[in-house]
Amino acid sequence: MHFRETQVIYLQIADYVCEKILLGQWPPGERIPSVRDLGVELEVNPNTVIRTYDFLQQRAIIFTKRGIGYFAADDAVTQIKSYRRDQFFATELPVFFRTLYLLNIDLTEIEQRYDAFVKAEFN
Amino acid sequence: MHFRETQVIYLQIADYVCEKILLGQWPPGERIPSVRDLGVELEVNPNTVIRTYDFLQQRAIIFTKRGIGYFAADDAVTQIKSYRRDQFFATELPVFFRTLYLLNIDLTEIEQRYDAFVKAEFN
Amino acid sequence: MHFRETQVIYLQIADYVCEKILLGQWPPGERIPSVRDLGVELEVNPNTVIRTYDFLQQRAIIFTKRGIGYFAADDAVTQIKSYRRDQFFATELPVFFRTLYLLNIDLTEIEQRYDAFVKAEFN
Amino acid sequence: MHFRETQVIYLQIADYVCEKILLGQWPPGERIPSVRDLGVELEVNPNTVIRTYDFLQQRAIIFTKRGIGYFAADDAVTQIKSYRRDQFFATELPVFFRTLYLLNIDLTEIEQRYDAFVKAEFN
DNA sequence: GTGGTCTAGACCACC
DNA sequence: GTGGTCTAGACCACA
Repeated sequence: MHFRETQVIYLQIADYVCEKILLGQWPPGERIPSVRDLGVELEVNPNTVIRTYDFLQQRAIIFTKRGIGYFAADDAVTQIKSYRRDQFFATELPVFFRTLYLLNIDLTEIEQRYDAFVKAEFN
Repeated sequence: MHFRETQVIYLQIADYVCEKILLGQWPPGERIPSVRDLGVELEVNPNTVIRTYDFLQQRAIIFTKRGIGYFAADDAVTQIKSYRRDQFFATELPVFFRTLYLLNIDLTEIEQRYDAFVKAEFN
Repeated sequence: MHFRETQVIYLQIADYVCEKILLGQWPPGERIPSVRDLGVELEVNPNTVIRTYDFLQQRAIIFTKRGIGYFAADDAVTQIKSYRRDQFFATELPVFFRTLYLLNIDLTEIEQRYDAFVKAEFN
Repeated sequence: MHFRETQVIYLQIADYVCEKILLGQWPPGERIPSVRDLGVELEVNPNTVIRTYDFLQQRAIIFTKRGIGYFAADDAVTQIKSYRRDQFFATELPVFFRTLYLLNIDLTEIEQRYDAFVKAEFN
């Protein structure tokens, strides 16, 4: 049996980087760790980090200055949210809908529970 | 770095068993593989399979006849759905709600997309 | 820790003998196995069997003919029931009452369940 | 001959734990011995204690805080009584009824003796 | 053969 | 340190 596989590493590192930025530990506009440093820190091959940084750069979450390093974008937080929204609508939501259908759960029940959730969490 | 953890084995096996039953490959009321056989098939210790079977028996999805073996319950499919609903409301839904909140996504947008999803999938 | 101890052996053998008589496998008035034979059969010291037979003879469930052997009494079944009644009232019933008290269970609930039990078992 | 079997160890330990709680030696809401400590005290493998604690946790008699230990539930006493009532009705009462039937004892006699018992014990 | 209990010991995550 | 998972292997009762 192949037990459930974990996500590919470079995407997990992408999440890790986004988390750092969202938490303000790596502030927008400022330099983030070098490919080599982050590779050492996460005990991962530098090439894997390069792939992560490439991925994030394509999404305008970070950018590079040649010979200097990588930087968090000024609007990194916005970009991360946008990226996550895309991911959410593209992959998570269909799975969610499929589950609703399979378990015969009505959307109205979700709405009711959401109201309760909002009241409980953010009051 | 600890990369994303995978679920514990005995619960993955529980999902595996439920899947078999849901697909009708292990019909309700009939005998399912012995702990030893399934252990060999999944390359897992029989004790781990026992733990899975114990877990499923407590949820009335399977039952045991001593000296004979384990059997899928007559209403196993119903019980599995009930179990999954519990799991859904207890763990998946809160994560979903948190995502909605963090990404500033409105429930009304979910509803619209759900209507589209239903039309696309089941018409 | 001393885990729960089992009853002394000679009394367990007494139960074994009574069972045989009640089931008609050792008919009233007829000879029952010798001390030695039963000792071999149960893998127990003959002295232990002697203690059992002594115990049962005092309760008129079996009797001995010197030089011949032990016999089940003609009214062995009656005597066994009488013996068990004594045991029941002396030891089991107080424990039962104590449990009722500790668990706040009312006798009327017992009566109701008894009616249900009788209907289910002996109809 | 197989002499009367003793209850499995992990359930005996469960009784032992319940007793401690009922007697107030392990007060509700407070930490109870670790699986390793209790294992040493009772000369039993820690895994067996884990099994006991698992069993009791499923019945909401104790609960766990990861990395800290197990605790007696606030309403542990209530839960224990509830658990014992279930056990009483499921296993002890049928045996009791069967005995009544086999010995031709009438329920009215039980009632009379119960009145006497109550007067003797709690007056 | 089946399930079920128990031991011994390794390794992990959490605090 | 704590609980929790998993393995390996022994032994038992039941059928």
